[in-house]
Amino acid sequence: MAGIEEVARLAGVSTATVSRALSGRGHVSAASKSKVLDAAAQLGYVVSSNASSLASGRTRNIGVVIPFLNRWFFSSVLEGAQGALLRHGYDLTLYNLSGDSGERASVFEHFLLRQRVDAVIAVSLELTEPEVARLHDLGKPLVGVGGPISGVRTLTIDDVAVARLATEHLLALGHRRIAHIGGDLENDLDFHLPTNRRHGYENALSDAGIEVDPRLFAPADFTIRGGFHAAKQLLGVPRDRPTAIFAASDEMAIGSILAARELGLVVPRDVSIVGIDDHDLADFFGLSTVAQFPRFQGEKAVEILMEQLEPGSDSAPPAATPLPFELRVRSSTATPPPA
Amino acid sequence: MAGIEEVARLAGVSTATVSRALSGRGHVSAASKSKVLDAAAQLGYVVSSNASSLASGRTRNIGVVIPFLNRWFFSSVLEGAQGALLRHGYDLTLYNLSGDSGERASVFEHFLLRQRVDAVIAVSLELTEPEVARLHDLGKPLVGVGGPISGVRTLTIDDVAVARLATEHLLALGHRRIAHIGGDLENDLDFHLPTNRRHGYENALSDAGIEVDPRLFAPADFTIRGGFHAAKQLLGVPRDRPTAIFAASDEMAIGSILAARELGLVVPRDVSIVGIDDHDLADFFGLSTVAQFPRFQGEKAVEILMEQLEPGSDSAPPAATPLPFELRVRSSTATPPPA
DNA sequence: TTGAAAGCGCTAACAT
DNA sequence: ATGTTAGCGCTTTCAA
Repeated sequence: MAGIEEVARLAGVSTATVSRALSGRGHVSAASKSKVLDAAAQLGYVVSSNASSLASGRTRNIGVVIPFLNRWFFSSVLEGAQGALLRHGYDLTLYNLSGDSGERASVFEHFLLRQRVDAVIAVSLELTEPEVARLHDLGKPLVGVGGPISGVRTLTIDDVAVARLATEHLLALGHRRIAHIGGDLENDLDFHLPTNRRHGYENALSDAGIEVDPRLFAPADFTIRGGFHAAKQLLGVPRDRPTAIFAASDEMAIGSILAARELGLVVPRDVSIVGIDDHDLADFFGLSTVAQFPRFQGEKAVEILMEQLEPGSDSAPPAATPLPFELRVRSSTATPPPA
Repeated sequence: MAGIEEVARLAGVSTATVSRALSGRGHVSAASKSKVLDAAAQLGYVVSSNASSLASGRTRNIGVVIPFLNRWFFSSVLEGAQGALLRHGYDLTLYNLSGDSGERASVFEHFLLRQRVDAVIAVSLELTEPEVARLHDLGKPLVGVGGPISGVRTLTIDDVAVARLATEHLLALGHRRIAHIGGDLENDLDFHLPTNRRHGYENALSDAGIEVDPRLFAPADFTIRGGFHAAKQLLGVPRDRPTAIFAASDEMAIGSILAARELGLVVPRDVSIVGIDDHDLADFFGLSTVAQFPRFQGEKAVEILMEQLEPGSDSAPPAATPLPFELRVRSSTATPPPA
């Protein structure tokens, strides 16, 4: 491993100039810069991040705290963030909080404090007041994705609007008995998300002059299996079966499709089903859904941090653009069967 | 942020003693140690990883290079590795190589060289000779998971044996016409894995005195969709339909189950289906499968590295124990229909 | 067992 | 625009 000194010697300049040329801070003549670049390339020089961080206080490393790795939304956000960081020359250090509360504590009391990261992205995590405060005291920027954190810049789709859109799609097709599979409250990772989606659903019904029937709600855990069981309940009733189901996630919607099939119902002829996400499998199952773009959310979180960490870089302005979502109509929704 | 000096002052010892007491290297009297621990706790002292790394050359950080984040096997390995590392006080820095070859180059030429990691775990990646050499030159231990890397300690299940086991399960039930859905060769991430599984399948058939019929092989891409289409081909033939399918992954097996259903076939009455993985969804679909334990593989990779990085720690001996796998019989396999 | 002090390799004032 | 140099906050010899 060649050091900065060797590069300086080979380029015939001082180490300070090498540092400046390589990091882009401060002015360096084009001539020196190219000499430095050549020398560095020739020696295969790569800056020692530790020495650099120690001297500068910047690590070029972002911590991502995330509760799941094996769920579509989360891995997509992570993928988006990782890609964006790589492009900016940043590393991503991963903290997967798998429920264990001791783990969570040690991450916040220890790992995040050892000056290894410049900023933190928290995915679908309701950070506590002290957790936020701790990061704030350290001067570490923090941005949330997909879960509201009080006092912190957070990227979330408008869950009420998304749910309303999905429900209105069904209403527009003529459905009146629309069931909803939402979150169960034990699933309190992010209490607001299922609640907001339920509100969107209820608002859409109310606006259409339809009374909300609590028997048409079934809770589940956002998995295929959960959606399957919930839909069995909803669709198995002998009379007044709903003609449509709006599930708060694509996985639950897919579970519902499978449940419908098992009950001998043809989707969408007998029952229409719509989800939220545009999961990888949605297309395969012909699922109509409201797409959100978690990858993009991860990228966006990075852009926001870059704005704060490297002001004056080329990143786009952090205008408070709402996150996009989009109805994707496939073959799981149609007009209801004639009464 | 309290520094080591403040801790030293409060504890009434030198910074050297604080360092020793906290890191556990070198001898410290019990008395000093407890004074140091108290002082550190009281001040909320956390060592600066940069300063520590710079001085010691150890980072307590492991790089994980992985091609996918959104697939069950990969996210499970990652989860296992992350958990194990956390327990050892290590951070995990993630490098997700999403196919882009420039990305891969920059990770190996740059990111991994900036002294930010003590070792590297490569998941299902065929590292090239120079890539391995580069890490080797830096003295960074490297361990592979799930893909053979020449000259590197690698954790992989015995794919031949696993496939043989799955196939023998079907044979034992009385099946004779057993189809196989394996990898397509474009899917060359890890060329050996599908090949080995195919060999295991073929070996089992041969040993049972059954001729391998190439028409009973269908390639797919390890996804549900891919398995679905492959199974449609296999099961849609008008005569001599196979009575069983062995799919090289659970996702493809699940696709096969869905395909069978669409063709009006009842699983396992009309066709038996077995996979490999014990994917999260296997249980839901009643899929018989050979379980591998990717989480465990991730943990194990960490243990091996710890052994090298912190000799004499408490880790288990790195005996060359083969990775476990296990047949899980559920409801997707049964005796074949009477001819 | 402990302390003093010399770095680890780089960055950022400051000076020129 | 460039060089000089004093740290960044620890760890680790070395000596006591």
